[in-house]
Amino acid sequence: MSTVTAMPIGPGGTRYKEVKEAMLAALTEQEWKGGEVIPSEKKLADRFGVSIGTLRKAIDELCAENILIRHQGLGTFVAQHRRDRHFFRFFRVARRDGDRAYPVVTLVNFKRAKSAPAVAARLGINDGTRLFVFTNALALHDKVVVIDTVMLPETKFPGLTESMLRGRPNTLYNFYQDAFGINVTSTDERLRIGRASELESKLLEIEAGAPVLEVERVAYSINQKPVEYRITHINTEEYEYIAGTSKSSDI
Amino acid sequence: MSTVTAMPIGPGGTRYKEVKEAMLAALTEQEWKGGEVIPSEKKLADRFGVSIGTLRKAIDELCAENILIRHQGLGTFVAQHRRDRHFFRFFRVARRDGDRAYPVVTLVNFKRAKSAPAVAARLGINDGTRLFVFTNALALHDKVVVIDTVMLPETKFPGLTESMLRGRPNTLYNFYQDAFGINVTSTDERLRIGRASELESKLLEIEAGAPVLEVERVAYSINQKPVEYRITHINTEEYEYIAGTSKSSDI
DNA sequence: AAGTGGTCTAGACCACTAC
DNA sequence: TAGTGGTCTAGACCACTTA
Repeated sequence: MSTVTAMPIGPGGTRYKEVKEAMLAALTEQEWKGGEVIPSEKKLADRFGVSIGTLRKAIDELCAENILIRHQGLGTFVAQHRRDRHFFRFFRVARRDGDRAYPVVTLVNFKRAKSAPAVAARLGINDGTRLFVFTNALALHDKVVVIDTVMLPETKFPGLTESMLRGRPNTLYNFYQDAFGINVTSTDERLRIGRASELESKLLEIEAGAPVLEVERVAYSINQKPVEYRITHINTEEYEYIAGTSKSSDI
Repeated sequence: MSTVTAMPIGPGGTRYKEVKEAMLAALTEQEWKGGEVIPSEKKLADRFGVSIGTLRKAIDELCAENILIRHQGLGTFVAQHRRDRHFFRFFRVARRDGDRAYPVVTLVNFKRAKSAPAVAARLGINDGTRLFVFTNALALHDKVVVIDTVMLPETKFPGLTESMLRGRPNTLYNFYQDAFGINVTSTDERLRIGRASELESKLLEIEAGAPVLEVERVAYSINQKPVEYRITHINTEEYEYIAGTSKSSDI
């Protein structure tokens, strides 16, 4: 019977969760784009009809999920994939001595194909859906160590061309963000022993069929929809994959 | 100069960080032990001379780091390693179809040894420091798939014996907690291609020298001190290692 | 100096759990 | 019913950034 609160709590839970959902909606509708500053906490609190404390709790969670980034004195920004920030959150390969270098990427293949059942299942699409498929060779310290084979549903990346991939100035996920409004926020990865293909063996300078560390990745966008499927093969003679449970999400 | 606040903010930062540090100290001194309930928020706020809101912010962070666990209506508890909870936070092996089973553990070796330089460096101890070294074979769905070789500094685990390891009722990290007051809260892992040893090849039913997924783990306790070094070898013919960036820490 | 996010407060009320 | 944590408020003051 209380009539104290300005607005009743809607279906599904609490006020700050509602605010969070409303902000996620604004982000998916690209009202606020990657790298942009969002309105101040005061303005957002007014807009959603809640106190600053409640509004802050919603932003707290979005920051914890690496969707927003706060900057004291500056404002709150939509997280942007940049080579100099957040890059190593998704690139987990380092030299055995711990040195983490930026890879030099070379596109070695670009084609269209129809989705195999296993890939379609992971991407939540129908078998045979058309995909862009491309392969990148990643060099660390002037030596090719990683081969990425990336598969993207054509419907989510309309108009993607080989030259766009060659010309991109920043990271691949930055490119998804700027060119297609797709914000990769989390990944699911599975690791196992794989075997180098003929092409990979040449690029990695190992024998064909030699064991490599295989990483199967599905990348998810802001609304938890799968947007990318990727198979990575790593030569771990001098490099390794870094995992582990940490409290703060990045490195 | 303001004389409003009850206590000046000490060196190093903010009130809630101070409260958090004080609580971490109480935890390392085992004032509150694994599985126990800690005092109510009201009592802790009085004890530390802060408001409930500030006290809650300290607990928020400790919960985010999986050190405490809140239970509405019940209280706040010191996180405990249990077979039925938090186990898969550290055990990352699953069948390829996604099925995650509890391993059946068999101790196959127990000995003492002196630390090699590489291990000592990881554990932050001197070369040649005495270690307990033991090997476990882990079976999933009635088949040995994982071999763990665990190294523990004798000084941190005084009085550890083979029979204690055989008799433990719960998980290994639960055992560290109950028997030695060591709370493992995070791990650092590095993955690469390894080769099965003679012993491993027999247990895993593969050829000696066959490629296996090698995981090098350092486990850290509540105060970020390394407490365990471990090499894991996984047969990934039917199983795989699960990684990835997720927002919520557990699975 | 103006505007931003960061900290902290003191309290009301709600939701859950145990007895 | 009593006690716990969970949500929410309305505001003060601090620290940082830009101009």
